[in-house]
Amino acid sequence: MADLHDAAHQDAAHERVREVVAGIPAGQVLSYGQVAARAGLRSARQVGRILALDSDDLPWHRVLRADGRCAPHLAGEQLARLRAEGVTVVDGRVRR
DNA sequence: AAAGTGACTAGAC
DNA sequence: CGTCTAGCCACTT
Repeated sequence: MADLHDAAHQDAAHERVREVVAGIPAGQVLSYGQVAARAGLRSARQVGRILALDSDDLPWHRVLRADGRCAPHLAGEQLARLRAEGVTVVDGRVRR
């Protein structure tokens, strides 16, 4: 039965990242690298990739770059959502 | 198999 | 502050 689930379930890493992102409280943000560390991954790029594929039910807007900036193509939506949660955004950058 | 790509990061200047 | 470089890793061409 393992082989059937294997493809559908993707990787354990994938699932851990989902858990970590789902656990970020409203009004708080984490960098891709922080999520990676919490999920036991080696590279921040993997987090971005996973979110790009499967962010549908997650608060993906709480994950941004290490410098407090968000990914270029997401900036508009992401910043709007963060501001709606009470996050301080100054000149397109999140204040922690 | 080799090169290109991207929701990244840290360091150098 | 800013830009550039190199390192990173899974995926695509």
